[in-house]
Amino acid sequence: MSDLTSGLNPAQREAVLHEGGPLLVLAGAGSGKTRVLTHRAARLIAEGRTPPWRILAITFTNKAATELRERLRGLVGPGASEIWTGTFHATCVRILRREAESVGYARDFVIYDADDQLRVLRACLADEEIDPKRIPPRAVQAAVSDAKSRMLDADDLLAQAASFRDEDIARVAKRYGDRLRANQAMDFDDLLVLGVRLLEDDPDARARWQGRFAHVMVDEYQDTNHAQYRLVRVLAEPERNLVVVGDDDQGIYSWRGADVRNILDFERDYPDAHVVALEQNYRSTGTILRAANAVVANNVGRHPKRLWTDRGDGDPIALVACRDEHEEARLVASEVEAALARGERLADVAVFYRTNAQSRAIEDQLVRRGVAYRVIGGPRFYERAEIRDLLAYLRVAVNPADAVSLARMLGAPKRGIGPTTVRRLVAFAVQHGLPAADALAQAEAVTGIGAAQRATLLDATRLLDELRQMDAAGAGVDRIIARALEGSGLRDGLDAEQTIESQGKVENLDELISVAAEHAGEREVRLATFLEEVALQADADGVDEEAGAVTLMTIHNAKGLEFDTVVITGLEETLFPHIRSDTLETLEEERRLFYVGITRARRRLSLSHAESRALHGVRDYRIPSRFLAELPPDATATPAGARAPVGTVTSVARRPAGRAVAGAALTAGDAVLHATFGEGVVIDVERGGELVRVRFANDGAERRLMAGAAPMRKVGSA
DNA sequence: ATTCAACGCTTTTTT
DNA sequence: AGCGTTGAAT
Repeated sequence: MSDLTSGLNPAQREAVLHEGGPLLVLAGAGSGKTRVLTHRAARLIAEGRTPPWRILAITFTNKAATELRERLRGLVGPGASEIWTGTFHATCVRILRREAESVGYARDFVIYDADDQLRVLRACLADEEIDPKRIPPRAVQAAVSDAKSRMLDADDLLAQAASFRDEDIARVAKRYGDRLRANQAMDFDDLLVLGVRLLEDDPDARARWQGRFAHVMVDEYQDTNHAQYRLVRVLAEPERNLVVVGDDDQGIYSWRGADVRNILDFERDYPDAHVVALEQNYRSTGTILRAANAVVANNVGRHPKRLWTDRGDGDPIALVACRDEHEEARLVASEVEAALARGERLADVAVFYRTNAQSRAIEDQLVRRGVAYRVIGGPRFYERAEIRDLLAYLRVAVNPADAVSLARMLGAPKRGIGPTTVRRLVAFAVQHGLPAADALAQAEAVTGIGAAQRATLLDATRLLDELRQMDAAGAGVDRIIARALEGSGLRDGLDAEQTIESQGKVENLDELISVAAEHAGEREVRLATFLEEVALQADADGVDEEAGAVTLMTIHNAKGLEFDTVVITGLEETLFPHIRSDTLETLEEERRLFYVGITRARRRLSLSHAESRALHGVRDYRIPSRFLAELPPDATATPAGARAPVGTVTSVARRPAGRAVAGAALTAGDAVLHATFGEGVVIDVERGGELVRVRFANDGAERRLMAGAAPMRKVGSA
């Protein structure tokens, strides 16, 4: 099977042929990392080094997992289905379902998403008698998630609390954890945390799973958080046949816990690690790559890397100033038309923006011109209220302890059961040590529940029993869902509303039945399995590649995609880089985001900014993004008839790049890291901190730098 | 229990 | 401008 390495470049081949032990693949944008992963797995199997089922390949999104699986199927054949491919969360669930008792859960635990979390948190805030205006549920949610991503629990949070507010948050977090456990529910972070705890603390389980996998591969390693890092580390032991693939320049999720140090420190964690850099790019023109390289070179503390291509330079990058967001939208439309004139399809064109709110003006214009488009990142199918209402019935049928879903199903449709009644039921259940839903059947024993309500509750119990019996009897999931839709009165309630919205909801619910029918048709799917797949796969809308439409999305959503023509809009100070990204670290993340956006383009890239823009109902004047000034001047051009962003670009670029580098923060003796010159020591501070003299270790030279503007970070104190 | 109007916030998002 | 949450009214 030597053809598994034919057609690979030397670096790719090196990674594919790597014998064993830890391997770090620094894969620049468009450098064929998926190719490396798939060919490596195929080669290990083909050479009989490992059976397919002893390979574990972990990704971040279902989309990436699916792509990996499909490409493996093409390379390995039917055996590919035995390779464990999945997201971090899916991998943990597969393990936890088999080991649930070891972490104190029943096998049929449910998975709570962000919405469920907030419901629980609101109740916890009430328990602690904390005004949700003082501490919003979202704040606790963020704190809890952040803690869990670092493998900390509520007790750690309390121990670390630096204020009364922190202590309150920690107490709420504690209650939240208790409630989840009582409901037999795990949130997304719990899947990772409990997975890690199981493997780290339970020697038997550890031995089982470490023995299970001979090779572990991780995609997008730069996006891993600490919990994921620990999971990978423990699973890779003892053989440590671990391949991690990633690009530190594409780390754009630090705000949700991703820790770029995981990839930067890989060689420290695994001193015997082999490192391969994939720098040859097979996607973009030379000009686009030159721009991308130049922009990201302004960042400090990265693995040095330079994308190159043996293809031509291609067109210059178009730089256009627009009067306002409407003119910008017209520019987008004309770029689309130009792309069509070049022979591209609508699906080959994408429009990126920093914030979702920017799509509106563009959509308006595209509608007006009759250009088909799709917006990625709207409300997702499984997150729609009506879908969740219906799923709540199924969730309670599977797991009667799920009090959150019980409250939800009793409230939809409206039939005289409100929060008060639900609270009484749950209290009754807790008092008698019953799962929450079992209180329904004993409604007559619960004080304060009237006759009409009791009848309603008994109806609900009967429906739940019926659903359970159907499931046990092997009825298709679609039939069970259809029964829930009718039996609950949800459909009748919506039909009675007679509005456009209610009709849409009914259509969505019918769509859910169709989705379930597909599941049921493929194989025997139990309700619990279906619910789990739904919980871990939020993107049922399925981005079909062949859609004849222009794609509109945030740059975050664009990661991993590529298009012939890309327009990045809104290159303005306070928007991109975003005003909230005001530290050196977050500013660098904005720059990486820009880098990700640039490198999505295969052939043509246009960048636009508006001179005035209405945001939150207020129109104000805007300054071109400093990032525009970081592009090599000879890589850009402004098309005839268009205007170039002018005036302040250069001066903006020279503004202090975040407070972290403010001159006052540096004193003689401080250690600094510079993007170009590397590590150095501050010799002297001049002009009240505006200028610093730094001696650099690399060449021993002394340089005088603008403290506020130099791409430089303090890494140590005098 | 339900409904409707006023208030307030507003980056990025997966699982 | 637009949405989600809260609080008062029915």
